[in-house]
Amino acid sequence: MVLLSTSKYTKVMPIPMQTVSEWYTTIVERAGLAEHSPVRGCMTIKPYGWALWENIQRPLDEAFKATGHQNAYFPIFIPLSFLAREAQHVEGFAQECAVVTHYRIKTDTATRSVSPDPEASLEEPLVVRPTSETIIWHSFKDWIHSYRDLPLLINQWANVVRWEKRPRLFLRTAEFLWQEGHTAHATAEEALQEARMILDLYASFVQEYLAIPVIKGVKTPNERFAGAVETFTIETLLIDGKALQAGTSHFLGQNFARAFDVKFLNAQNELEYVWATSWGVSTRLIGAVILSHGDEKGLILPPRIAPIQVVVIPIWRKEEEQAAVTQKAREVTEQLKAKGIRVKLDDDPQHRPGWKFNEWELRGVPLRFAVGPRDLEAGTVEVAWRHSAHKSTYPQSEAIARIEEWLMDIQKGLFDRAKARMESQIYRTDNYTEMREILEEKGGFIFAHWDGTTETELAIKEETGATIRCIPLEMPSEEGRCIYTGRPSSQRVLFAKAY
RNA sequence: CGAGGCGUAGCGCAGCCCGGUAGCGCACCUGCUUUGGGAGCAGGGGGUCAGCGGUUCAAAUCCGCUCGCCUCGACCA
Repeated sequence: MVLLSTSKYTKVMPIPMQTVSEWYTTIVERAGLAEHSPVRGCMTIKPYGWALWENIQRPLDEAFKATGHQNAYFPIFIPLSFLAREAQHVEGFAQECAVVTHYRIKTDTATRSVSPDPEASLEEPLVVRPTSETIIWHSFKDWIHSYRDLPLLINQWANVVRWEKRPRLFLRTAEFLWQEGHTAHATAEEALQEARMILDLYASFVQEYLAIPVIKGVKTPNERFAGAVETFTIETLLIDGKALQAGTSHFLGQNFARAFDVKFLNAQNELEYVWATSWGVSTRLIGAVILSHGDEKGLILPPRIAPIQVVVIPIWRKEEEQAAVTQKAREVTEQLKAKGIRVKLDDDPQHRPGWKFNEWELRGVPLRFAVGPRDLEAGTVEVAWRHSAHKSTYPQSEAIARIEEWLMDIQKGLFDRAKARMESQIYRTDNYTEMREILEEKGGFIFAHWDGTTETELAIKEETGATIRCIPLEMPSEEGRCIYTGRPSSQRVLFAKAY
């Protein structure tokens, strides 16, 4: 269908459905975002990928602080017994925890082998955090005494480990980076409001910065975070028709407060358990960007998070042209820089312009300025748009003057395109056979009635592979009959096969 | 954990069926010509053929075991 490149130097690489995973792995590696590490399930994030992550972190971090949150840091190791404090929580993570059992290794110089020293086993094994609720609530017990200590609004940027059986770069890795917010409140209403506020914040961020449309919703009890009373989610659909949870926000009720005995004195001098939330987004967002905007030529990055927004490429034929062209390219680069644009001048003599064009397109740079002898004469630059493949020549002054406008248009264009694509992949149906056919053939969201039971949810999952991604928050309720059992239903939910 | 596939130069691969001097493309080094969509020619460097064991005069190739990776399932905020 769509081809990565027809050049004789690159393999022809079809995208859709069956081969998306191959396309995805190729793009991640060739664009220099990340690579597989010697440790199964873990990845090495390369400089370009890290720059992208930094551009995601920065605005999020600012938004958290602007809404009153403070950053802190808690240990990576959690005593095994802490996890056991909250029954549902431990059950949810038991299958995927890495455990540290020794504090020393033994070396054998003869065989040049090393192994854990059997005489140095830890009295209490330590779990490498799969999430930090337990160790954070251990601290919260000491931090919270009165209603004057509330609300307590904490965030941490950290790595976590979940021993995934089937890892994918960025989308599901054994170790990943994220932020996790943990808050404590005096009332249920306030905690719930916090969870909803963060959900809105996530949705705005993902839509406005990553240009990815999302649907806000509530998870079913079956899909809920282990230990939560209510889990809110933002869900999106990727180019292959599979759903991806892009962020979650949990209302934890008093579950962790009870488990860790965190009480406060209210204004009436009465002792009460606090109310809590937790919420997070991860490096998975990078996977979402790749699989929302990418095409046959590679990555396409939204300008607001692109490590390089404009690449400037000098072009010359004869040696005597080189100096003049390069100088002009430098001037253009400086003018863009002066306007706060993230710009790269690629004057590497190792590669010819054509090679550079392909390379920077593969890496998703939104705009390319080319400056050659013709432009030198005319005082122009050639501007090329990555996402639309449009190419035009403008007077240099106009190109510089319009750069912000162009980048904003690209940002909006990417969002509109992704939104139109997602909407075209939402199928509203009341017919189970049709639902199965759609899921089988095209993927996408199935917007259908559900009787509200876990039993039905699991049966549908068993038969179709699709799960309920969420009960949308911003859709009107509507009476109907469950697509599977025919029992009464008061709202449609979104089914999909998910990452 | 189940089913398939793959481990040969930094990367991508051929060679294996049918045993006999380890090859190709890209990348790298040197030189010249080139440079507006992945440059051309000439010369050159680079290998524990995943590991261990077996068969054989001889093993990348045949046999056995082990390890690793990928894809698809099962499982999984």
